[in-house]
Amino acid sequence: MSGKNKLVEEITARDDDFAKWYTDIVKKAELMDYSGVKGCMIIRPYGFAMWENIKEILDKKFKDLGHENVAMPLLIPENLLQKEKDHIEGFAPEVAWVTECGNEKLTERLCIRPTSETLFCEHYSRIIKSYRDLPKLYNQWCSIIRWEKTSRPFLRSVEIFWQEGHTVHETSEEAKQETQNMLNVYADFFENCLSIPVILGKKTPKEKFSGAEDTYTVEALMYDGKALQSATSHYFSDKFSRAFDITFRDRQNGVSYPFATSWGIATRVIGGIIMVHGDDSGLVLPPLIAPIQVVIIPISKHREGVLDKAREIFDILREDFRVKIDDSDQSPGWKFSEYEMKGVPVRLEIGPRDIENDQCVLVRRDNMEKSFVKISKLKDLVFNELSKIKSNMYKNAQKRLKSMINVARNLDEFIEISKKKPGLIKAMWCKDEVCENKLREVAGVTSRCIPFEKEQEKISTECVCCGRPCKAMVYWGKAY
RNA sequence: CGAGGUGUGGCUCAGUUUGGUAGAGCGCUGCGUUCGGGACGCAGAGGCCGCAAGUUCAAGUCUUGUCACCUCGACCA
Repeated sequence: MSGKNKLVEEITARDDDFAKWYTDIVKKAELMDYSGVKGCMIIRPYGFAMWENIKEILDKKFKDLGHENVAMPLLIPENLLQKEKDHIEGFAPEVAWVTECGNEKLTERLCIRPTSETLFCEHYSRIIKSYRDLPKLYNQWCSIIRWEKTSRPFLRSVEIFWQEGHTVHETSEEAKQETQNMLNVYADFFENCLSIPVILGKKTPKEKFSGAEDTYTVEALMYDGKALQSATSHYFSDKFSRAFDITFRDRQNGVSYPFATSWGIATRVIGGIIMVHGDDSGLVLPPLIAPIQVVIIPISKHREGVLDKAREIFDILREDFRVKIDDSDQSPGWKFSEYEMKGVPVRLEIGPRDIENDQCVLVRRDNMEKSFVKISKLKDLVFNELSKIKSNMYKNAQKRLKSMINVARNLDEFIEISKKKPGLIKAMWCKDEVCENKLREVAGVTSRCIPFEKEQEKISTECVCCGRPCKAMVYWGKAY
């Protein structure tokens, strides 16, 4: 039996059972492990390295735009959480409470943060006094707890590692602009760094964040046709300011409430990367966040000169790329499969035959194409290949996204498509929540987002559900 | 929280129907031979069978309870 078959035996084929394929990969690629607490996972070094690369890129972007990092407490006193009514209503069912320490009961129970709006707001209420103190642009990288009943690695867990930005502004225009800017930061990150095409838009009132005036979303489509809400940006108007009594002396010497936003992205994106790009051989990682961008595999490493040459190549590349040389005793074939499983974008093979010709073999993970490259030109070539891989991954994902967007003009069509075709459905909507609920009942889909003005299309003049005059085109779909 | 499924060395599982000495493959350790798609030989280590009660001379196997994980729903990001 060939080695290839052996590998395939260990991983479920993507088209046979997508869910199983996914869990096989996250474990086999050593991204995570289960822990002793239900819903809490261990993010292993290879998975965490991906998150660190994501963090590094985004953190720099946030700071370039004037944001500062802070650390807020893990615990929130109950009275604080209660201050904004919609907010607590939305989160109450899934917050965890600390009620005692040692053997003593606490006089006020403390919640483990499910998100930190309340903490930021209380702090802001104490440090903001004048329009000169605005804007405040804070962010924190942390983990939160939301007691979900079910969990899936990276996609849904009880403890969530994420980043939450919280900003306060003098005017509503400025806050709205911040909400848009940060949504665009995420969108740009998905498309240019992760090679994941996205759909942007506003959430319906039913789907928006508890306590938000408006929620904007970055939606990505997975290989199986389900959508993944991948990042969000919220505009709060002055709702939280009023609830937390954040006031400032304005330019007219009056007292005003400022306008707030929050925005976040979680380790969930790692799940998205897997489900958008992965294949039957394992992960396919976007070069910018791949923990290892280039792996060097010596062939016949016991032969004179091979390891030296491999190390020479390593030295050529180490300054510009995340590169690893695998000189372990495993067979070359084993290593090929291993690094394919781990999604390493570029593999270099160097053996006796190559050394004679001052070349090595370069294999791309995205399309498995092999080529011979001159060692003298290696640095530029690798740079080139990584950039080609990035754009090719994007191109493929975009092609698939486009092929999985369907249009429905009436309810029969809508139901038919939802049953037969995976992916998103574009359809008109009257903006009545009744129709949203009905579409969920009859077709099993939820509204993903209302795309922005320039993406709006007039598919028909009536709501796909009730037939009344429609107000907007909406993307509908099944979601993770 | 509903419906279904699975818990046996690190991993994948057989053994449970019909109770009778704990098994296989892979992985791991050591030595040697190999090395261009998951190599091979020899020698080894490793499990009170998820947990707890019960039935029995005897329980991985039967009974009851319990916990965890997976899949699909409901809920959420």
